[in-house]
This record gives sequence, structure tokens and C-alpha cells, in this order.
Amino acid sequence: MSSDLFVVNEEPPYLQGLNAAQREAVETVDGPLLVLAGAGTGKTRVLTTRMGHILQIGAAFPGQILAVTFTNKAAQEMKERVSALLGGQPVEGWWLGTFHSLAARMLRRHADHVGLSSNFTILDDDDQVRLVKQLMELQNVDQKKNPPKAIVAIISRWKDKGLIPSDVQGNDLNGDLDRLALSLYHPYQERLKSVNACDFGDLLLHMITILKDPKHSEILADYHRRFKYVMVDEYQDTNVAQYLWLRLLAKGSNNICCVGDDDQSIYGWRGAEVENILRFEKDFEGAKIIRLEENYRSTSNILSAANAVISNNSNRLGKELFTSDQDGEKITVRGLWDGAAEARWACEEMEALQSKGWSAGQMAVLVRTSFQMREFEERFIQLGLPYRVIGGPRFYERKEIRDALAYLRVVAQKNDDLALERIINVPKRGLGDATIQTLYAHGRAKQISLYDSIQDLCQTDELRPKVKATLMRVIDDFERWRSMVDNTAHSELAGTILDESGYLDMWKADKAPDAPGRLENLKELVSAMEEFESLAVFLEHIALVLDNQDNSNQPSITLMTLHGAKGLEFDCVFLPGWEEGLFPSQRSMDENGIKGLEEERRLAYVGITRARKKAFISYVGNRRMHGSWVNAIPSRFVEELPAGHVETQTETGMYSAARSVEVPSRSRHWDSSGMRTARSIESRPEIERVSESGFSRGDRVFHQKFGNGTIIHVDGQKLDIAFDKAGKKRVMDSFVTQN
DNA sequence: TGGATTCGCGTTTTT
DNA sequence: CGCGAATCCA
Repeated sequence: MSSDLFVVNEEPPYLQGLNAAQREAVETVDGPLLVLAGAGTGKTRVLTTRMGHILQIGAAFPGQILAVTFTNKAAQEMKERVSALLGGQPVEGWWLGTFHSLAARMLRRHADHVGLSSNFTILDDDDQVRLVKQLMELQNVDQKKNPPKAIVAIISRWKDKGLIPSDVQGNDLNGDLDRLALSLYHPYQERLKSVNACDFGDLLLHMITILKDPKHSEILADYHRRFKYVMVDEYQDTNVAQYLWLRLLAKGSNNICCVGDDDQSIYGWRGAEVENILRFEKDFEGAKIIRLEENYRSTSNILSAANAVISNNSNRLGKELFTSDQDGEKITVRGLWDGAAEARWACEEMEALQSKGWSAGQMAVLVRTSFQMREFEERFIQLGLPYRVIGGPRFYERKEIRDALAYLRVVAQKNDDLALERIINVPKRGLGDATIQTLYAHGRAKQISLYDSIQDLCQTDELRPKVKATLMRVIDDFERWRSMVDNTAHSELAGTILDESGYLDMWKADKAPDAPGRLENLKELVSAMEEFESLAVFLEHIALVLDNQDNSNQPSITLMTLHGAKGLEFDCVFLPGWEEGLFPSQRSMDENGIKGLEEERRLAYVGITRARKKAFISYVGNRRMHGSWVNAIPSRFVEELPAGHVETQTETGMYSAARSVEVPSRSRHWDSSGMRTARSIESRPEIERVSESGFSRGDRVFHQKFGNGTIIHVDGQKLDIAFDKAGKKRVMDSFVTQN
């Protein structure tokens, strides 16, 4: 028998083991495709396999696929998987990366069209704030009433929406701060241009501007010829700018494949628009939609619980995950006295699991906000449980790293004013505010950079001799270092700079407990540089890519926020702090109403679906926040868990009799909108009685202080009101109490 | 200019 | 309460 026959009929190994929907998604290579993939349905596998398949069947060469992710980690994973699929083919030159790294790569080629040169600097947010501060000082704007940080946030938000200054319209302006931000937006852009710099938002925004411009239609046409396929991961997280950029590029081939899950959209607060999913069919005619609904991750109990919680959201595209896995254990729900007790209990459970043979590496504690981590860390340390915290300041966001980078940036580009300003007096050299102001004033008058101003002024006698001498020394140093760039290994140069500038000595002399760690980080930075061919390449990389690699060698319990957990999975997941106000976050609900609540609920969904085998959910009666005690009631999400899949163990006496009489348990009946409107509450006559004279005798009352106000639950009154600092009544939401 | 002290505020986070 | 930023004062 000829084996050829066999080979012809045999499906490629990478297609084996895919279910029908997955396989369809992989093999649909023509035309626009939207893959709605639920949690744990093999989304990443499908995406990478599809890429590999396209390359394998010769539909495109690697350079003809534009594959976009949000995080470097995801990009890295995708690279590895596709490369492995192709027998270890190297991935050099592929257009595979994050939105920002790909846009930056493009922008370097066309920077001149937006008034930049190709070696532009990418600013971090510290730099952005410093720049806005300068502009505000110049215009004599009160920085107390108008925090520069807030201005930066507003401008960044506009950039996320794809708006250049002239695009910002009335409906994007709410209040004085927005108007101030708009007045600063244009000058801010001009200033960026003058220092040959971009912020993160600009990378996409400038590219959109260039690609849209009919004057440069040849550029867009070139990319259309280049990219036969566009692929996007985590599509539900795209913001408008990212969407516009994608659409411009994908319109050539009309061949775009987006993979996402509307139920896992948890970045709305940073500009992500789930609506982009809804627009997909309209924008890309003939789009095919494939749903992946078979979950391969979790037990049936876990999946049912997640499904039940998310079904309370009204704004969904609709998906019902199923699994053929066994029921497994029910989800444990536990109420405890306070955060310390919660951590104690969770750690006990973890130790018990460990003794049954579960690995610490397969356990995670997922919190809503990072302050919840402390109590867990304390307990981990006490018990000697191995753990690692994911999140917190990233490597390149650390102060010492940014300082070191600022030195390198000034060496690479002497006109990087923001970098120079950052370190001109670090370590302390006796160059204070007054000196900086003089230098800037001179620079503005002569239209030159800070660096040039220093050189300029040192030729004159305008500065005090001491200051002048110091500045001349600084300039001398930088000139010397710059002369070394071409004939010194850059990691060696970096070491020299940090040493000669006195920066290392500064930390060596520092007796703060974290100083040794900072020196360690600097060492790491210098050694990391060795991998890069030049200083410029390194600086580009660090601005966009560098991350703290986890160098954990022993299996440890993962402690992180729910946001950080997206895309990950663990055998066993602890979800503490399911209390009203904390989770769902009060602020989220105050600021975004029902939308905010639904995003919080998606976060709950993400949390539960991280678990493969076992999930523990807990809440406490007394939570310590910002130094004061807060009474808390269980999260509404606890009530939304389906009784049949849950095992509840509430501690008796978890609420203090002194603080409240009895905790009302929530009815699961919210009004049809999911949250009562202020109007419907205000119109109730009994409200007046509460707001004016407190409560009648015999009322059972539960106070919950939260943020600026107090939520008051009145048994039998069906009320839930908050008073802000000024004593003004604010209705947050309502619930129906029992009895 | 820089150390000392008070003030103010306090989700989630990628690039 | 605990931290960074603003402000005060030598």
C-alpha cells in the first residue's frame, strides 16, 4: 500500500484536536472574521494556529501579516507559538507586536510628515506631566485647582479617541478642566514637536493622521500592498485610535481577523470601547462571526457560577459557555470578620491544599485593588508561604531606572529637555528651581533647548559663579560621554555615566531600606543593555517593551489584581473582598452608573473563570480602608452566585452588634435597569423623613461609610442613600431588605 | 537651595 | 494610616 495516499488525507498536525468551531476559525482565511471567544475556549491557540496555517498554506509570507496584541507578553507568546508551528523559523522582521511598538515602527519611517525626525523620543508619563507643568507655569494657571496630571489624563483620553486638537468638539468638553486641557492641547503638541518627542498616544494618532492624509495616499497604498492579513488579539480592549488605525490598514485586503470576548472587557475606564465589536460587521462587509463556546479550562460548577453572574449584565452580545468537564467541587463562599481574618482563613485553605499535594504555583489570590494585598503578604510572610506579587511599579517605571534612562537620553539626544530637567539636579548639585527657571527663560527667548541654553549662558556672566561652574561641569560630563558613544560598549558607557555622575554614590549613601534594591536594579539595567546593538535601539526598546521578567524559580502563590489576571489560569483561585463598595467599586458605580457596574461584573466573571478546579470567594464585615474602619455588606455579586454551585460558610458574629443591628441581606431584585435612578428614589415620600430627621425608633439601621459619604441601609424602608461631605444627599443605589 | 514639616488624598494599568 | 507633594523656614 502506498503511503502517499495516507499523507494526502492526513490533516496537518496543528489542526488535530481542534473542535469544529476552532477549526473553522483557523481555516477561514478569506475575508473579515470576528471570533467571539469566551474564557478558556482556546482563543490564543486559535489565533496563533490560524497565523501558522496562513503561512503554512502559502497564503502569505511572514512580512505580509500584521498581528497586533496589547501587551508585550502576549506578543512574545504569539511569536513563540507561531515560530514553533513553523518548525522554529525565526521571527525577525515580522509585523507582530503591540499596537504601540508597531505604530512606533511605522512612525519612524514617516516621522517627517508630522514634523518629527525619525529618531524622536518616546516620552513616559512623568515627562508628559513635566511638560504640561511647564506650559501651565508659562500661562500662569493655578496648578492646585488644575492638577497637571489631570490635564495629561484628559489629553491622553482624547488621543485614545483619535482626536487631534481641532477635532475636540463641544460634546467632548465637560467643565472648566476640559476647556483648560483643550487650550493646552495644541501648545502641548507644539512643544512635543520642538523637542522631537512623542507621547504614547501620539504613536497611533500621528500614524492615523498620516494614513488618512490624501497627500500621502501612497503610504497607505504601500501598507495595503504589504499587509494581506491583519490579526488582532483581545479585540474588546481596543480604543478608538487603535480601531481607526486597524481599519485604515485592513481596508486594503479587507482581511482582518479579530478575536475577543465582550464579557471580558474590563478596560473601559482607559478608553476601550466594546462597541468596536458591534461596529465590526458594519465596517467590514461580509464579515463572518464564529463563536467559541466550549470551555476547556474550568469545572462545571465554576463555569456555571461564572455564567450565572455574567447573565446579570444586560449589555452583552450573548454567549453561553459550556464544558464537558465534570462538576468538580462547588465554589466556597465565606464571610469573615475582617481582612486579617480573611487572609488567615485563605492561607489556612492554601496550606491544606498544599498538604494534599496542590502546588503553590497553581494558586492565586486575585484582589480588586492593590491595598488588599498587604494583609495577604503579611500572612504569607508570617507562615513562610512562597508568594510573588505581580503588578506594582514596572521595572522601567522605577525612579532609579527612569533617572538612569534620562542620563542616557541626554547623551543620545542633547536636546531632550525633559530628560535633562529630570536629572540636572540628581544627585543634588545645588541647581534649584530658580536656576532652572532662568535657563528655561533664556531658552525660550532664544528658541533653543535647555542644553543649548546652558552652554549659551555659560559664555556670559549672567549666572552666579558657583552655579556657572556646576553647569559647566555637567555639560563637560555630557560632552565627554557623548564622545564615547561610538567607541565604547554602551553597557560599559552606561556604567561609566552612572558612576561619574555621582548617581551611584547617591544611592550608596542613602540609608533608606530600599536603596540596595535600587542599586541592584541599576546593575540589572546595565547588564540588560548588553543585548542591544546600540544605545538608540536600547532606548526604543525600553520605552516600549522592557518589562520586569519574573525570575521566580520556586513555585509560589501568585498575588495580583483581577485586571492583571486576564488571560491567566490557575487550578485554584481565591477571590477576597467581595463587598459592596469595594467590589463592585463604589467609585466605578458613582462615575459610570450601570455601565460601571457591568464592567465590575465582567471583572467578577474574569476572576471566577481564572480557576480550573477550585474557587474561593470571601467577604468581610469590617474592612480597614485608609486608616479607618468601614462596615461592609456582601457584594451583590455574592448573591448572584447560583446556590446549587456554591457552598456557603458564613462565620457567625462576623458583624459587630455595636455598629449595626443586623445586616440586611440583599434581595436579588434590582429594578429593571439594574440600578435605581435618583429620580425614582427621590420621588418616594419616606426619603424626606430619612434625610431630615434620621430614623424612627425601632428602625434597624446599617451604616456603611464609603469614600466621601455614608450609605445608609434602613431595614424595611428599602432605602440606600449616601450623604457626601457637604451633607448633600446622593442616591447611589437601592436594594430591598428582607423581613 | 535643601532639609523639615505639614498637607492632602486615597481603583483598576498598558505602552 | 501612609505616602508623595507642596510648603515652610533656616
